[in-house]
Order: sequence, then C-alpha cells, then structure tokens
Amino acid sequence: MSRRVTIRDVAKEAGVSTATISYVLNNKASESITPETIARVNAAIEKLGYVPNLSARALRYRKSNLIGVVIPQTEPGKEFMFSNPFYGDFLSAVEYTARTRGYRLLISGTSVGQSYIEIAQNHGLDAIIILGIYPTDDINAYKETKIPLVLVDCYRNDHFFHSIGTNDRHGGYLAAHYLIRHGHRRIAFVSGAVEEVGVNQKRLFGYHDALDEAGIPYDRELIFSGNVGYEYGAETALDIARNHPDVTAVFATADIMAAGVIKGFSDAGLSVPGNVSVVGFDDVFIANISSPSLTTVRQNIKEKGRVAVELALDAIDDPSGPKREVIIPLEVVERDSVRDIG
Amino acid sequence: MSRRVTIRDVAKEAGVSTATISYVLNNKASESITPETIARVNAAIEKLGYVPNLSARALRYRKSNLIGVVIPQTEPGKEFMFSNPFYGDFLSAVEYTARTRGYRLLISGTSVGQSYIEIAQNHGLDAIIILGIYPTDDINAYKETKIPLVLVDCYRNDHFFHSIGTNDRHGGYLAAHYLIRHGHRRIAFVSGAVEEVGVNQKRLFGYHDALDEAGIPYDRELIFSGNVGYEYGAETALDIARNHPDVTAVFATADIMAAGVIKGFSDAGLSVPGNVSVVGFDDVFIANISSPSLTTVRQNIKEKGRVAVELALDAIDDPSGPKREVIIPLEVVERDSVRDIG
DNA sequence: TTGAAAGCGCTAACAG
DNA sequence: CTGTTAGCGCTTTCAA
Repeated sequence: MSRRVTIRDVAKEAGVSTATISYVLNNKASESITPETIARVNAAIEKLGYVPNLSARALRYRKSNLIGVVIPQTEPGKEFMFSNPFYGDFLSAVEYTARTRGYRLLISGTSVGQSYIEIAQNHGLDAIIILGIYPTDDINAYKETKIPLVLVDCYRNDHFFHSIGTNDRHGGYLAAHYLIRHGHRRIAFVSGAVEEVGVNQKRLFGYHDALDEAGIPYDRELIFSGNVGYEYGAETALDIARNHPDVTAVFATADIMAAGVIKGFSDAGLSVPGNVSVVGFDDVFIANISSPSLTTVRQNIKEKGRVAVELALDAIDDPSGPKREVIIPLEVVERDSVRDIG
Repeated sequence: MSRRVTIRDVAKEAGVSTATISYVLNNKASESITPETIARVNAAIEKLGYVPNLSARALRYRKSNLIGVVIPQTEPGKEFMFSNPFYGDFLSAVEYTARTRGYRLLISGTSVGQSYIEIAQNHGLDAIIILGIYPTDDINAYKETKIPLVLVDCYRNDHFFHSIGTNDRHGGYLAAHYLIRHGHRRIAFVSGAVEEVGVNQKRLFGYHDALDEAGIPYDRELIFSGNVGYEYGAETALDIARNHPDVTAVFATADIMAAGVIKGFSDAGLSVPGNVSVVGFDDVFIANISSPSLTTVRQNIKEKGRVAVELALDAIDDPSGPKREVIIPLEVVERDSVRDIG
C-alpha cells in the first residue's frame, strides 16, 4: 500500500472541500451540487487517478464488503480440499455472484488452534459462508459475534442462521432406488466420515430407506466410510472385490470417490458396469471424464453458490430477519456406469 | 461488522491508556511496561474478547496483509476457470503459504470493463499474484501503481517484476521427445490458444525442437488449438481419428485436455494406448484418474504456489530490490497412456 | 513507565 | 450549494 491519491488531493485539485468529493463519490446530494462542480470533481478524480480506500471506508461504515468463505481443509491447519472439484465449482459460483453484488471474497483456512471467528473479526467480514461444518465446530461461538452466517450442507442449524443444502436423505434414496430398479440387491455404500447429523449420515439413511422399501435386508458389512477421495474409493473397491464378491453395485457419496471405485474395480479385474455398477453424487466434471462416465445424483452447484451469496446478502441487510432454509433439488443423471441386471 | 470491542474498552477495563494496550499488543517497549500491567491488559483483552481491527491497522500502517490472486476466468467477466484443477491446486498452495506468513487472500475476478488494478488499490493489496497474464493485459499499468506483482507462467516479464514459471519449451520438448523415443513420428499437438510469447507457444517450440532433432518433418496440420478443456480435447481427438488416421500419438498441453483426447479417441473406437498414445502436461489428479492413467509432463504445482508467495513477500519487503525469476523443473511421469511402437 | 494527542482516509452531521 | 469538523480504531511521537 504505497502513497496514494487521497480525497484531499482531489479536493485541492478541484478547488473544493473533501466533503464535496465524498458527496460526488457517493452520489449523495447530487441535486445539491452544481453539475459543473461535479464535472470538475470528476475531472480531478480522473486526472489524479483517485481510487477510494476501502479500509478507510470500512472503518467508517463498519462494513468491509468482504465475504469469507470457509472451505474444508485436508487436515487441520493444512491446505484446502480442492481435490474434490465440488469446492472449486462452488467457490467460482460464489465469487461470481458476490462480485456482481459488489462484494469480494476473503479466502483463508485456519491454522491449528486458530478460530475462523478471529479471522472474521480481524477483517470485519460482513458475512461468512461455511461449507460443511461438523458438529465438533462450535457454531454457537458465531452467534455471539453477530456476524451473519450461511451454512452450506449443514444439519446443525437451529434457524439462527440461513442455510442451504440438498435433501441428502432423498439423494441417498434416489441413488439406491435407481440401483434397485436396475435389479441390484447387494449394494455397497461408500462415503466419507459418517458424522452424526452430517450429509453422509442422511445419505446413508436414504440408502436405507430404499432398501427397506424394496425389502432388502440392510447389511452393515457393506457400509464403508473413510476419506472423501479417489484413493479411498479405489481401496474400498479392491476390498469389496476381494471380500464381497456378491456385491453388484456401489453407491459412492461423491463423484471423486466413485471415480476411485471404478479404478479399484478395474485394478481388481472387474469392469464397470459389466461386473459391477456404480452411482456417484454431485455431478462434477469428473462424472463426465471418468470412464465409464458416471451415473450420479446431480446437485446444481452453481445454483448452490449463487443462493448462498443471496442468503448472505440477505442476512447482511436484515441481520435479525427470519432465517431461510433453501433446499437445492437433486436428480439422477444417467450415464454409463450402471447396468440393468434385472 | 457490528459493534466491537475496541482498544479503548480494553484500556478502560484495565485502567490504563490506549497506548499501553497498543504497546502490549505489539510487544513494543515490553521492557518499559510493568509485567503486572501487561498481565492486567492481557486479562482485560481476554475478558472482553478483544480482537484487533485490521481495517484500522491497514489505514494506519498502509498495509493490508492481503494478497490478491488473479485467476483466469472462463470468459471475460465470468467465473473462474476452476474446471482445470491446476488452478485449485495452485490456489491451495498459495493460501497455505500465505497463511503461515500472516497473509490472507483476496479473491476476485474482474467484471467486464473493470481493471484488477482498481480492486487492488481499493483494498490496498500488499501484493498480487497473477496467473498466466496475456499480452493483451497491460502489465505496464501495474508498474505505476507500485504494487508488488508476481507473474506466474508469463513470458511478458521485463524483470520489473518477480516471476515464476517452468521451462515450457523444454517441457514441450520432453513430451515430444518421449513419444519419439517410443517410436512415434506422427504426433499431434493439442493446446489452448497459442498466444505470442505464451506458454503454449513455448511448448509448441519445444515440440518442434524434438521433431527437428529426430528429423521428423513438422506438419502444420497436426497442430490444434482451442479451449483449454475436456470438450475441446474430445472434439479434437474425433477430428484426428477421422482426418488423420496416421497419427499415432498426441501431446496435449494440459491434463484436462489429454483426458478429453482419450475420451474422444474412445468414442471414435480407438483405444489409448492401443491405437494411439497420449501425453499430457501438469500432472494434476486427473492424470491419475483418467483411464488409462496419463503419462504426463509433471510440474510441481504446490511448489509453484509456495514460491509465488515467497516472491510476493520478498517484493513487499523490498519493493525496489532485484527481481528474481524462478523456474520450476519439469519431468516426464510415466503411466499407461503411451505405447512403444518402435 | 505511562498518557495525551495527532493522524491514516473517509463520511455525514451541522453550519453557513 | 458547499465547507468545517468530529470520529471510525489503531499506532506512535512526545511529554510527563
């Protein structure tokens, strides 16, 4: 931040006071200022290349025009979990929407022992969009700060905050039901950590629902949970191929895992969908890239990002207003990873 | 930014002046302040939950502790190009390194007609890391602002700024040479836009070098350039399969494109590497996921991100110091997408 | 060893 | 219609 042109320089250049500059800048009292004065001010601004200092404005307004986005990290204190394309897609959509509304994004992970709240207060963030918070995080600490929060894919909400997510239970149902409709009965469930009141738990419930409905017994042995990643998917598929040869289908709760599952089966000499069928979740570009392309439960990530920002702005404008809970619809996208064995 | 605990509140609570608080906060004159006063101040800070306001500090210090990262957008004014995992990986590394050094990232694309410079000045960014700037951008405008810049993968540098990149010409050579060593002579080159003094141009030169060296004639018909994406890769492979059946290998200048190429050949009934071999560039996770897994020219993206931040901090500390140019090494990673037909 | 006060750049009463 | 001025929260010289 080197020496910059300030409002005072502009005032001097235009031969008016700083207040006048400020008025012109903010379109205030535009009727009470002579058009020619306005012109003179604008000329001075142009000439000097004046750009407002948002730190000063933030100080004055108590408003930073900054939105924080909390992206999961691979491990506490480490890097972002961008290995799952979901987050990049979401972030893109958030940035775009925020930008068109005059906000920018502050991106920061947390180091171990550091609370994001501190970061938020440091920078006076106007709102925070949190992705997939887990029960271990104390969401209550945020309540005291009064910083508007938007919870994404979080079932911890008590309507103190806006939230946006999908009907994950229904999503799990859709996936399992789709497989059942295609004749499968031994269906493995592969997901990230199944946290209490987390998305994976809901998807598992949905999977359960579909089994129940079809009168298929639930087999705990077919439930696998580990890291949300390609590697774990691959390992699990190998495990399944070796120890559960009767499994004919897998529902993986993220496309990135599903891609790994396909790889694992392939390594085990099993073809997808020839020997075993796979359904993913999210519909990120990996679903198209993987071979075979992935039949998956699609959620509209762009829309999710867009609405998350809308909710954030909503909360900024009316911090004590009623809290909304938006559900983004899900649908199965049929591609090439499922075979009908019915 | 709701009402916050200020340094004055703390001062009152501790029964000292605001200056004392500031001293304690910044470990200044720690010898000139009674240990018990320090303790009292810290107790007050703790009790009130005081958190420093960085906007105020930024105003005072003329330092925002913010680094801007300029990520390419899919189209002018639109969303980030996160469809290429390269950017997410890079951003992760940048964020992690910046965070450990006490900096945060401001993320913003530009809307049409908007200059990033304005954004940078608005927020008083301490430095900017720019990814793949093109000749059309007027880098000169940045010079006047005096904001430290780090150019990533940019051949437009006149040593006014730090820069970091790879030896793209060598990378192109490595890829083509690898294919030639495996008996290929009709090798297509598939890339994004080949801009004057851009990375793709360099890679093309390197490809050319390898052909020359092997005495293979250069065939302009085998050079394809379009969007850096899966789709264009797939289209191009179809095109090649149809119109250039003698082509036995493809060098795609991004893994995401290479994945598309594999898909396109597959759709055309050609197998990789059975009928045609493919080499990618970057070594993002897609290279592992694609099937067959991709032989590719690896660059260490994490390292690139880390060094980009180091250079940025360097430039912040010593704005007029000598400018460094860092080259990240490249190497071919052998996987399963190339067949030896020699 | 600590406090008073000025000032970073901007805005908005309030005067004039 | 425009200027003066206080103050947002923090730092730092200077004085006590």
